[in-house]
Amino acid sequence: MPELPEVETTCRGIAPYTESQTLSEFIVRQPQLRWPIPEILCDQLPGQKVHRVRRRAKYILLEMDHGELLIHLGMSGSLRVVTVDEPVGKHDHVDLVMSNGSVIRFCDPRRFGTVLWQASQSIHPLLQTLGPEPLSDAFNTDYLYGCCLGRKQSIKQRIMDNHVVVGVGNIYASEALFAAGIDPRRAAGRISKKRLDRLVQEVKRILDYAITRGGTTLRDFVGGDGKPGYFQQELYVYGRKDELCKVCNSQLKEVRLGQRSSVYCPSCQR
DNA sequence: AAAGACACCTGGGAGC
DNA sequence: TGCTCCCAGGTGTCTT
Repeated sequence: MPELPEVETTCRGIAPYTESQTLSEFIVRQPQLRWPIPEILCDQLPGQKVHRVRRRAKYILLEMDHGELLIHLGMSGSLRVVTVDEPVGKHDHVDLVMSNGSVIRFCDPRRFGTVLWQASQSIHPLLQTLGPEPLSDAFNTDYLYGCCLGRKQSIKQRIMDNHVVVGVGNIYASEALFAAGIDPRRAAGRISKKRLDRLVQEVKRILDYAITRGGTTLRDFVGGDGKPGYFQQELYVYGRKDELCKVCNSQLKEVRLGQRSSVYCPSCQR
């Protein structure tokens, strides 16, 4: 569920319920996530106001009086806006109870997510080595070309590396490479600048479009559904192994790159 | 230095 | 029905 568009949608979804509100209670039912939730937060957070919600890579950042709460949804996490009387589910690990009565509930069955704290005037180590945002001007052709120069690593693994560019997960990496006509296995250093330019444009176009569509599920999200879909019918290759290419009708193939499944069209992608 | 392997964890689906 | 095995949207860290 949580690729960058879903994280962005989540940020927009919780902002109206948290910004300018004071956090009245921080409830932790299961502190063992990817890293333990700092115990001190239960004492430290209540009373602090949430000034703004923003996103960096796939981290959701709540700017508060004395620092920022970092939330990462991992592979299976979600945040929902609920009311205090909503029954607590098996994997509902954390509640942010706001003074206006709404509750931001963190659910994460696989517990690969994170809830950490970044004090004012400091940058958490997890955020220090991140590459540029894919939708920013810093992610451009010259930049990506420089990141690929001399690299034997596959282009798919290259664009999924957070140090190169953030927020490009398995779904959108697969889709962008299809749209750009590039074989996901191709060595990053053996792709022309012109083709990398196409890839940069497609990454931006697809993420931007997905965010737009993610926005359409905002109402459901806020209503407590909490499961914005990723529009399966619009995917060209991801999850379509052995099916036919929507463009040329060839049978799609699957390979594994960096332990991740990668579906591609052997005819459209070179 | 770069690239690959492995780790964390639960649930769902396929196959027997 | 039920068991076992494999796979899944992420990403930091350890090993070659």
